[in-house]
Amino acid sequence: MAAILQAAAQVFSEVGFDVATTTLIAQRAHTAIGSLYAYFPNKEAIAQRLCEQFCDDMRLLFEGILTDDLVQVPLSQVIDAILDPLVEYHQTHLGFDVLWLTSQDDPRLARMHQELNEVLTRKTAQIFAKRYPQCDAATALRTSQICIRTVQALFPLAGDGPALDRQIIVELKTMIHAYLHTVFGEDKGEGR
Amino acid sequence: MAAILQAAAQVFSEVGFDVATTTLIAQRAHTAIGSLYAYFPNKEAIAQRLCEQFCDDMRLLFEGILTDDLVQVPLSQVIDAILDPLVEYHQTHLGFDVLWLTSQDDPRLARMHQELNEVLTRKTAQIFAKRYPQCDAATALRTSQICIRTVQALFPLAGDGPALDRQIIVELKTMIHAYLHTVFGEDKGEGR
Amino acid sequence: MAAILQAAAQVFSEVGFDVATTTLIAQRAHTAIGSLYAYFPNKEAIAQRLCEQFCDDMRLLFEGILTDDLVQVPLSQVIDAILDPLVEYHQTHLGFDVLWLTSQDDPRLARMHQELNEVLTRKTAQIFAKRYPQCDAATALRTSQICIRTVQALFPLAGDGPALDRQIIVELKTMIHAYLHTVFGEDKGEGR
Amino acid sequence: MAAILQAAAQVFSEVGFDVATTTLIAQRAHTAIGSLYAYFPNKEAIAQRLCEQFCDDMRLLFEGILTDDLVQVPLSQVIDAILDPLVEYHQTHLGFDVLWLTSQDDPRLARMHQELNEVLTRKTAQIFAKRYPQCDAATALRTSQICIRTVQALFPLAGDGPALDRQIIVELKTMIHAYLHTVFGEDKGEGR
DNA sequence: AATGAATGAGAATTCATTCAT
DNA sequence: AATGAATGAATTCTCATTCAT
Repeated sequence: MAAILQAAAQVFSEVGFDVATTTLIAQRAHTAIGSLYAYFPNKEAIAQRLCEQFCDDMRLLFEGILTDDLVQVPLSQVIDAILDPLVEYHQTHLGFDVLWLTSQDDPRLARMHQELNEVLTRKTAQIFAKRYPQCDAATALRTSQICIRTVQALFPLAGDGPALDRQIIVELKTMIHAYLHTVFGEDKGEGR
Repeated sequence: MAAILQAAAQVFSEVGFDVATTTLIAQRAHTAIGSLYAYFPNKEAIAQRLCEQFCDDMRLLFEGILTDDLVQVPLSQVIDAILDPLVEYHQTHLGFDVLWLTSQDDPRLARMHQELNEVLTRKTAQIFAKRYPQCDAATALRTSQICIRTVQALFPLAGDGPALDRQIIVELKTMIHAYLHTVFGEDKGEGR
Repeated sequence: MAAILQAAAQVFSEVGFDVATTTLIAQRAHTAIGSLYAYFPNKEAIAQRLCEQFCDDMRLLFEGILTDDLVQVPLSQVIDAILDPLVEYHQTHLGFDVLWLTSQDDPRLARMHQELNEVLTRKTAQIFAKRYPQCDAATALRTSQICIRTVQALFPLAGDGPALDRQIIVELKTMIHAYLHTVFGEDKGEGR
Repeated sequence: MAAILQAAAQVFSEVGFDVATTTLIAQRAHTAIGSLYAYFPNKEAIAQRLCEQFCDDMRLLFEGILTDDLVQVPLSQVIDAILDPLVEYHQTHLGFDVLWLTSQDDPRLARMHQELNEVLTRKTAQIFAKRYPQCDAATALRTSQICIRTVQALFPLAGDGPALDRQIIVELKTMIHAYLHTVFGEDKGEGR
């Protein structure tokens, strides 16, 4: 049930996965605890489902980005093309990215985390590989890993919803741009 | 007792603060649970002590860095001067930085986390302010916040101890260098 | 749940509030420990509830006693009017008066105890004030405090339920009668 | 060690037997916990010893009372002869009577309590038997039991040490006098 | 299908007691 | 003999999960 996922996302983002109780999630979703367990076998499964949702959304989001244009436009446009939808998603799907942005240390969530990062990393690596054909696959992967991780780290600094601090996003883009420029050399387009 | 702190650091890094149990920590430290509570009033206090240790060490570490030389040497040297000791510390004090590198979401650890980051951010901001006198305080602070956060995010990717992945550290330095170069403009020394 | 209160009353009366464990109470009530905590936030709350119950019952009991007749009937009838229902209650509500009759020293129960005694003392003082209008409020209060305390002390000697030792009750009445006769002087009716 | 007993008496009277910790008792006695256990096998034994002390003191105290004079003096003098030394003891041996005046509900202390009361009851019964030869042993015992219990109940109302409320003691004496007068009939001396 | 009372394993914490020094 | 660090059983309380209604 979508209401449960919504509530779980909210609760997880407020207090973290461990401290969150299934009872509280059920209450927020205006359901009985029994109904929650009718849809999900356990608390972990809720997080799992939330992650899958986020993964799917990310895949969809990147489908809209991965076009042939990316090869010729300036780097900053590529970065905007990736980050702007991500920021938009972060603002509109409050809490659905909690499991990506936090809870990295809980071993129960480790696998999911890895999966989330893998999806984003692989997609980004594809973009890099397409744009910079001379670069080998390992470099593309490593570079995107670094970038994704950086995005993951700086997003929470910007905050949530309408109160989002745009300045942080600007800095994030600056950093990614500067890094990629250094790694991949002179831009195809006209640079920054 | 140092054994308890060591064990706690280990356990925290393995399963996170919440999932960690005082019983497990005591077992790892080869002590009785009662002894743990003889030294620390509760689980939080263990984390607190670990943080203070790390804060103190960081203050000491930065004291060795903050010299007048920083103004004239190339940026890459400044970055090395900061990150190399940090990497060294990370390798030799296994686990003592767990609470900095993880557990960011637990409300009980929020204050400590903030303190850890503040120490590092302030020190770094001082360096920036010294090296780039034309830059205003707000910018120095924001920039160092961004950098510290990035370091914090990429460190775990490199791993621990002797198995540390130097390549990740190289990438991290590249990213920081590229970012600072962009933010603060042409380098005093000869750049990278 | 009434079963828990019953069980708690029983356990409290057997081993005292401190030594009583919530686990034992739950077992006696044939419930899971979790259910006990579903109804009561902690052990103290169980005692609290037991006290309130007893207070309410006492207020009800005294409502049936406080009539205008009390002024003219002999003292022994007044004493009977008060003590007989109390004895009856003690026999039929096994354990509900434990917290009045024991556990006077635990600081966690001090407030409740005080409340129980205050209810009984105030009600008794009202009766005295009505019957002996010439006596000042302070004396009425002190005298009833003394009487209530004496009742409280001698009740446990008489025991519980059907095995109750009526002789002790007789002695108790004798003592109270003799004391009041001395304090308030010649009886309105014809005395004992 | 007397210091330990003193400290235990103090601590027991402050927080009760259960809540009292052996560590606190040792600290109050300015000894190490190990030394406490060198003198006493366990916490209960401390209470036991305290009780014995009190019993012995009571026996001594009653030895000074039980004289042939008791037969001929007025009842009020008998009561004074018993209660005045008891009040004096209560004031000067702070805490040594806690185990008599409280903790009646703990089963671990029940036996001791009984013993304390028995000593006092037996001694008092002896006095009654001597003074009122026509009264049978059972009545003497029951009456003294009632009296002792009443004393036990009203003593705590009067408080401790120099702040002791003499008025309560007066009321106590009044009650006991009135009761005994009723039970044993016209006084040998000239009454109150 | 929905409900929520009941369950009990497991976590934090305390403190009587021991025993190596 | 004196010490007090170390021990771990016992206690309170929480919360994921189940299942009768």
